[in-house]
Amino acid sequence: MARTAGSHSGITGPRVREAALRLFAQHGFAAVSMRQIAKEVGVQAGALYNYTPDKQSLLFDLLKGHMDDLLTARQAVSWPPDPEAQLEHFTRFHIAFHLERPEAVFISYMELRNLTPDNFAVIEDLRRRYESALEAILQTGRDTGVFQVPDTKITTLAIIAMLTGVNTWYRSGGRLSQHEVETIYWDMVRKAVT
Amino acid sequence: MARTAGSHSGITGPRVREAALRLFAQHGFAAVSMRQIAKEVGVQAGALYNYTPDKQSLLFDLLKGHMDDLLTARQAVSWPPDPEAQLEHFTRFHIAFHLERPEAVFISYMELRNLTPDNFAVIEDLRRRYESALEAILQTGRDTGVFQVPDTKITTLAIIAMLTGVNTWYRSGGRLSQHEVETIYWDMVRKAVT
DNA sequence: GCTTGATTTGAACAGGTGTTCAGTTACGCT
DNA sequence: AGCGTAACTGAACACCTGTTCAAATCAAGC
Repeated sequence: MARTAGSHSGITGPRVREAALRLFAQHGFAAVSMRQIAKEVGVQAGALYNYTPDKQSLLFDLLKGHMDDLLTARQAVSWPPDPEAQLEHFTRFHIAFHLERPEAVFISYMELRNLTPDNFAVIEDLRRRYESALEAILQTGRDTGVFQVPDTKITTLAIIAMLTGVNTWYRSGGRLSQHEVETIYWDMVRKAVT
Repeated sequence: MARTAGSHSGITGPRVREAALRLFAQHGFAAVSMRQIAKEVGVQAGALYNYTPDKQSLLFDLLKGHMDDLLTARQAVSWPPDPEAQLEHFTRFHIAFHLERPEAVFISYMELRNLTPDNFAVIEDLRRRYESALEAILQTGRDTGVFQVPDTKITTLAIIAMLTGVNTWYRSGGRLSQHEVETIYWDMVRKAVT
C-alpha cells in the first residue's frame, strides 16, 4: 500500500501543523515523536517530510506563524488617539488574542529553548517588536503627563507578564466572562500607570 | 573497575540533584537523558539509581524541594501588621526569593506537565497555599478599606504573574539594582490595588 | 589486616529516536 | 482511457532511551 484514498497535500499539510501544535502544547516538543504526530494525522512518519524539512522547522513554523498573526492582528485594528484609550485597547486586545489560541501561546513561551539559535533570534525579534508597541504607548503617555511610570521598559514587561498570565487560569464558561476579566485587568493596568 | 576513589553517598547525592536541576533548566526534562546527568556528575548512568528511584522522582523532588523552600522562607520572616506593609513585604520577598534561584523557578513553571498526576497534585497544592498567603493580605486590606480590588483571586494571580516575570529579564549587574527593581514593582502593585 | 557493606561499573534489555528512500498507489489532466 | 506525478508506505539506518543487575571495588570499623 502507498498513497491512501482521499490524500491531498492541501489537507494533510494543515493537519500536520495542527497535530504538532496540539501535541507540543500537551507533552512538550522534546517529548513528542514524529511517529506520534504521524499517528494523529493518520499517516506514516515518513510522509511528514513532505510538509516539513525536519522536526525543528515544524516547531519554528508554529512559533513564527503565531508571532506573525500577533503582529498582523495588532496592526489590523484601528487605534484610538490618546494614550489611555490606547492602553485600554492594548490590554483588551492582548487578553482576547491570547485567550483565543492558548496552545500557540503556550508553546511560544515554553519551547523557545528548543529553537536553534538562528530560529530563536527571529522569534525574539518579533517579540521585541510587539513589546515596543506597548512601550511606545507608555512613552507617549508619560511625555504628555497622563502616565506616571518610572521605567517604561520594565512597566512594559510587567504588564505583558501580567496579562499573559490570564492564560494559565482562564477557562471559558467559568465564573467570569472574558469581557469581565478584561475589565478587571484594565482596572489594574490603568491604576498602575496613572 | 567498579567503585571509584573518593566516592561517597553524602557527596554524590547532592551533585546528582544539582546536575539535574541545571540540565533540566537548560534543555528541559524530556530532552535530558540519565546518561547526560551521570556524565555531569562523573559517574555511570546506573549509579544514579542509588539516589533516585527513577527520572520522574528526580524531577518531582526538585520541584517539591523548591516549593517547600518557598513556603518555609515565607513563614520564617516576621510580617508587619498592616496590609499595605505586608503587601510591600510580599512583593520584595517574592522578587528576592525568585531571583535567588532562577533555575528552580524555571523548571517549576516549565516542567509541571511532565509530572505524573499524583505528583502534579502535590505541587499544585503547595502553590495554592502560597497564593493563599497573598490573597489573605489582599482580603484583609479590602475589608479594612485600604485596598480597592474587585476580585482578590484574580488580583492575586495577576500580581504573582507580574512579579515572577522579573525572572525572565533580570540579570544582576544590569542597569538596575535588585532593590531598585523591587521598588519599581512595589510602586506598580501598590497603585494597582489602592 | 580483614571483613563487611556501601558504592559504582559495564553490559544488557526491549524498545524508541529522527530521517532517508526505493517502491507503490491514487489523483488530476489531457 | 491512460499517463505523469504528487502522496504515501514500509523498511532500514545508526543511535539513543530508562532501567536492571551481577560483579568489582573502595571506605570504614574492629
